[in-house]
Amino acid sequence: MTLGLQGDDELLAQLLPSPTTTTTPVDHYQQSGGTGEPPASSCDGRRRRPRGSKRGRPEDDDSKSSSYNGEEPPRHHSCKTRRKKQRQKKMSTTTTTTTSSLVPDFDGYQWRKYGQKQIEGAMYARSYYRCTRSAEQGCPAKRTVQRNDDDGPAPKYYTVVYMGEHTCTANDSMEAPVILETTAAAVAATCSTSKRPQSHDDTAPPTTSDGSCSSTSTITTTGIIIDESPATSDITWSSCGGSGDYVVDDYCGLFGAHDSWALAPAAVSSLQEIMEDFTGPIRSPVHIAAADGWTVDHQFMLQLANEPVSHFSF
DNA sequence: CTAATTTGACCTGC
DNA sequence: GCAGGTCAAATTAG
Repeated sequence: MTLGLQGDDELLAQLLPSPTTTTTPVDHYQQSGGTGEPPASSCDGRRRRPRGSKRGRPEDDDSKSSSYNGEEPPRHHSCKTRRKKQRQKKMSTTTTTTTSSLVPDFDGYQWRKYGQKQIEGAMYARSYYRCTRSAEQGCPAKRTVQRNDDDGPAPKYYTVVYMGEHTCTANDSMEAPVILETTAAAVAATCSTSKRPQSHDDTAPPTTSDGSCSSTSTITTTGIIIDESPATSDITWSSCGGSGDYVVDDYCGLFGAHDSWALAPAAVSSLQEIMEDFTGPIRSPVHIAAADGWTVDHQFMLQLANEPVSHFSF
């Protein structure tokens, strides 16, 4: 299980400039029970791929014309109507947040991809995600991630659209709201090289534990704990070096590397000493919940900088 | 073995 | 009819 140890890309993404939040109608219908579980079969007229068949194989296409000929489950009008009403109800209340970002991966929540679609006129496919707690807690939050068309080979910008708000709670100690896994060394490496793992299709950005700061990480530690809405932030972010990546200002200040991590040798080395005590992820050492925004745990950061942190329980 | 991702089929609104 | 969104079996990853 990966818990909150996603790369910090998504976090960064959320905090990049000018997200726009709107409350607009969104085609977002509540699934049965609002849990993300499959709808009752009686409401599902969808033809299913025969069990055992390979997905996406052309030879399976005969199912389109023959496998279900005359056998297609009857549509249940009442169910369709119900769905329609559910959609319409949702459409009036869903909040959407749109951001454009280099790093859409890490926003403090865990997302599960449930679909990908090539969008008409778009160079790259759009990926669809829902909150991993949608099943457990009925969290309605979803997001779509689509790489922008016009970016060149170097910076890859993604348009991330968030739909709905998180109703889930990270009350499990194993799943602190956000754990940024990073290291001074790793950050330095990341910021200087801008190396990021690439998804195979280049449209779904890397999403989890091996986020942007992991490529050359040698020590593991944790810095930021964030809570609540990924859409708003009172954290200020700074460009880190020339890579186009961003780091939180406080982080830079703490480590003495505002413009480039590579220029913070003293602070970084002292922190490395501290960090070498870490052998695993920090779960939730000090967590300051934010009422309506993200919170950088300054206290924890200071403790990181000033004293050994081995007393934290992981 | 379990969880996450992939991807073609299907649904729905326009 | 088309395009976008979602489902879910198959596949892959951990």
